[in-house]
Amino acid sequence: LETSVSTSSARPYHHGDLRRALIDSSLEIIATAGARALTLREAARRAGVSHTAPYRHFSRKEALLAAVAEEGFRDLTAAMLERMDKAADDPLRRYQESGIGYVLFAVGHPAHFRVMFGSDLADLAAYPDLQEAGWASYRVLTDAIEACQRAGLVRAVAVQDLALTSWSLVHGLAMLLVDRQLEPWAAEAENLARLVTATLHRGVLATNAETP
Amino acid sequence: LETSVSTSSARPYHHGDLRRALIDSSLEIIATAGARALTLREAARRAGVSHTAPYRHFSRKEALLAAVAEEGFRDLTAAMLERMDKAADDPLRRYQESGIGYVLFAVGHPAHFRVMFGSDLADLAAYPDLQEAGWASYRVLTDAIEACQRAGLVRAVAVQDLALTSWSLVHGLAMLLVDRQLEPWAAEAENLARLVTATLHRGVLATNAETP
DNA sequence: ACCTGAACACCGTTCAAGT
DNA sequence: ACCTGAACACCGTTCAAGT
Repeated sequence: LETSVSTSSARPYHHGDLRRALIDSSLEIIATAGARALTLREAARRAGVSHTAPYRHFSRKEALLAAVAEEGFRDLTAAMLERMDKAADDPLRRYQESGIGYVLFAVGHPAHFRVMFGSDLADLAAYPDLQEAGWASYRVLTDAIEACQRAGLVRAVAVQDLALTSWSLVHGLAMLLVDRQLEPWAAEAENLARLVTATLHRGVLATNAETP
Repeated sequence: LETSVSTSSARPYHHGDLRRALIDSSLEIIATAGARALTLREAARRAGVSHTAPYRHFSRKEALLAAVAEEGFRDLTAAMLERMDKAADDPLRRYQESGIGYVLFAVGHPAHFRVMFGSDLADLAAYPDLQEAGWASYRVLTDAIEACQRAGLVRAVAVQDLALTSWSLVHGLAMLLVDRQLEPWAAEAENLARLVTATLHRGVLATNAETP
């Protein structure tokens, strides 16, 4: 008699997918209250379950953070690709826009960006999906560089060397902005990203200055 | 009768400088157990005082983190300068070594480096000593660049532009290493730092590739 | 001034138990 | 399978109180 009520409207398993609901709650908490406010108990609260229910889907808090970070890398990849499309088929501009997209994603989602990198996972290898999502982002960059090399626009040295340098550059700028070390220029993120990438492309040495 | 004992050997104020003792405890915790293990109560425990005693010297945990970060920036400045001395008076090498010193400090003290940047201080301006210590590190870099410009070795554009680019580059590499995103090359920090700085100096564009 | 102990409102995690 | 409630060992912070 009473069970028929519960089967129709209110299900015991609230969302049909608690795992998904917890990730969504986490993103909501992160976006509104910051990474420090993301707590297993609060995520459970917002999903409408007891504070121990998350342990059915995440062995520990770290695992939830890994899932949130994984989603972040997928969003990052999409943001970079979207930005590159604005550059049509100019390889050098696509290369630069990938970096600008990286920085703009970071300042647009600072807390999420922090979780993607700062969440000191004991061993990243324990989360292969996260690792793969990170690699996918990195591949966007290496692909862009290789396209430039094929067009003869970028020096024909090892892609990994150029990619590591480019990644370090935009990651550093992103981190400095996210960590509020460049507070006065916080609103200038896009211009700063354009500046530093242009400087990397051109180089720093004076034109006629080779070692004596 | 009993008071004479306490005045001679065991003082009520344990270290004569609890503030200093708490910072030292914090550095010890950070170095051995990581930034997450740094807790006001644990720092107090190691300093041999009650868990509320720290509030006499630090209004909240954030203030202790700021003091620890400040010390970190002073150490960073020293590490950069020390490293630059190895390059004698070659301006370009001094410039490069400042960056290598930056990265090596980070990988040598990963948890401390994380506190220096990651400890999301609501407003950095509330900690002027910390801010000044950070600027001092930055000035080492700008000084090195200006020396190169005076010697005609580096392009005569705005120092701030070159400094921001250089800082982003080494900070990004440092962060990626500290956050274990470059795990396979963890032992290669110095070589990676040398590689990325050399790439920035030289630039990425192909020699004969100017826009059509 | 400097320090303490009790108290409050939180955590992450474990465990026996319910359906 | 999925979820709950009580419990444990922690936090940061506040407050009345002691010397």
